[in-house]
Amino acid sequence: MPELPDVEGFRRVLAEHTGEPITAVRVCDAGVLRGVTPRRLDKALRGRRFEPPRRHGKWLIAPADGPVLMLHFGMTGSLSWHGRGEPRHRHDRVVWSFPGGELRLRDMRKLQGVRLAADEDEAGRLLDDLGPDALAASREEFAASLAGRRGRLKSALTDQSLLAGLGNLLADEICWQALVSPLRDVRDLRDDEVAALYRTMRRVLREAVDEGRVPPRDTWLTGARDEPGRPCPRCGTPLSRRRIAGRTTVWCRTCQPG
DNA sequence: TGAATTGTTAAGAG
DNA sequence: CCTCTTAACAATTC
Repeated sequence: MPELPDVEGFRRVLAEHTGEPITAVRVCDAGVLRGVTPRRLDKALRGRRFEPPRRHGKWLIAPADGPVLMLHFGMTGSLSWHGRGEPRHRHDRVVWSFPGGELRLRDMRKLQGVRLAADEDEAGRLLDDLGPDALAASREEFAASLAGRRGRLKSALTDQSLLAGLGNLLADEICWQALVSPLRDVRDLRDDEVAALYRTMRRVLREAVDEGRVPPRDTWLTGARDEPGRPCPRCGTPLSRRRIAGRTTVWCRTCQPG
């Protein structure tokens, strides 16, 4: 699930448990650890408290009074709070224990995972290649990210080095709601189309963040994209689909010409 | 069995 | 240097 709205939800989960001391870090599956050992993760965090976490794109950044925990949820990760003794789920990979319960990183596919930066400088370097956060970007920053870019709109919107946070579902949803084809060459976009994309991105992100995911509503593309051949929720034209950069892109050839 | 899945990265082609 | 495509990672479902 994790695109920007999902990660924002995980950030809130963690934010509710800042200030409590971490009593232990248990690694159930080291396959999610990136550049850190179970022992070092536990040693670095045990006894410390998380400070208010922040998010940049799909990264969750959790300073802990020195070291900085960095989480990326890949395609199937989540972070959730559980009472002590709640039976473990088979995909719980790392558990942070607190006096009143525990945070669990659950992730079926283990495509990304957990990093530990020694300090804020190192954390910043890990995020160096990311563009501005999609929710924090101004209209000017958004336009600047697209300016000078060649290639398809879909590729640009999902390129984390241009704009951080949009994934496959969000990019298609934004293009569909903005009435712009994801196949369009970025260089050919008119100013009013770029403006429409920005406004639409803001609205879609706001609503998705409220729900903690891209909502699969009947009136949204996301509610119809799963089964091939479904009609466009807006005009009824059968939805088009095609693989771009290894990801399935869905759009309406009537609403989004070109 | 083959293909699909909301992410990222490397490698090779053009 | 830029952008495109594939494959790989891993687990699961249809």
